[in-house]
Amino acid sequence: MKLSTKGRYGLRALLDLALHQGEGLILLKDIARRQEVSLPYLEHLIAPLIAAGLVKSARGAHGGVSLLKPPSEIKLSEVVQLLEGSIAPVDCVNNPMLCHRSASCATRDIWTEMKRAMSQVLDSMTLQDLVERQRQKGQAETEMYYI
Amino acid sequence: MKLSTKGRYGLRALLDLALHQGEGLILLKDIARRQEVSLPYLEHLIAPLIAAGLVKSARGAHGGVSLLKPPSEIKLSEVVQLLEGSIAPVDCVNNPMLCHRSASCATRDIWTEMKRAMSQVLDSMTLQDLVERQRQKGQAETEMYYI
DNA sequence: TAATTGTTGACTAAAATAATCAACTTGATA
DNA sequence: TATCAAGTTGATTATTTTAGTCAACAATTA
Repeated sequence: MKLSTKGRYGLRALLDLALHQGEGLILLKDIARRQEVSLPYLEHLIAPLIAAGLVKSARGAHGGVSLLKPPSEIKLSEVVQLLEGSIAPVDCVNNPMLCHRSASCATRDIWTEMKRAMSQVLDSMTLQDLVERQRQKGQAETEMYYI
Repeated sequence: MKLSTKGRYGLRALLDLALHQGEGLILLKDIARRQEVSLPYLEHLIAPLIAAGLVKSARGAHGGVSLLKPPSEIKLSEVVQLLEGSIAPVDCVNNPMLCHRSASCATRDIWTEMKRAMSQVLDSMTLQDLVERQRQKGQAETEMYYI
């Protein structure tokens, strides 16, 4: 029941991008440095986000990436779905045909309920919420230096 | 974000055991057949449940396994924890020291919230709930034959 | 055209998963 | 007490997934 690095690093990369919104194109290299992810790997993490239209990219000198939609319109459920695929703990939750026991399987109901609970969390949060949360933490961190 | 077969088969095995409660010792072989899991694999799935005191076992002829606690006192969260380990989507949720970014990481808050939502589902359900749910399904299934 | 930046696909090492197999221990019973 | 029927444990293995790296390529700008 663990998230892979795609989901973890990918969401962090997207948050990084959202935090630098309005600064034009952001270099993948800079995101990689700030988020402590290797550049070649980050490229693979960003790819599905570009393909899905969440992020736009420009090659060449002065190229980079930036958000294509406002953070308030990007639900975390969408991001996790893109990076990790379905959040369902078991495949039969999405596709009952995968197992002939599905119709009469009580445990499947549990996994379905778990998926619902997880989706509720991720559906109710946007990238904007994450940005605000991060800014608060950043603020708190800065204040620490004065103690 | 997938459950492994340990969690899936293991919970099914325990439900099977609960459904046959009061029938004395149940053969692993029978559970394996009913749940369509290989016997050698099932043995490994049952082991942690025995070690944790949820299941008692008897070797030798007329041996077998049975529940040691009433199903109503076995929370699904406990079962999943035993079979799969922590349900936390990321290890840093349980142990912030694993990553030096923990204190200032907003995404970690998301994963913490997800863990809470998942735990709530599994904490609020017992094996008894699962038994009742299964009996209803079994009932519905039986009725089908008369149509 | 040279430098910079993102894109893509091939490849690989390491780890986790999902088992199987075999040797062993225990308990019941003939 | 010999034997058989269980469960127990540890070693081993094949497969899949994960987490990357590397290199060739494409596009853009100065």
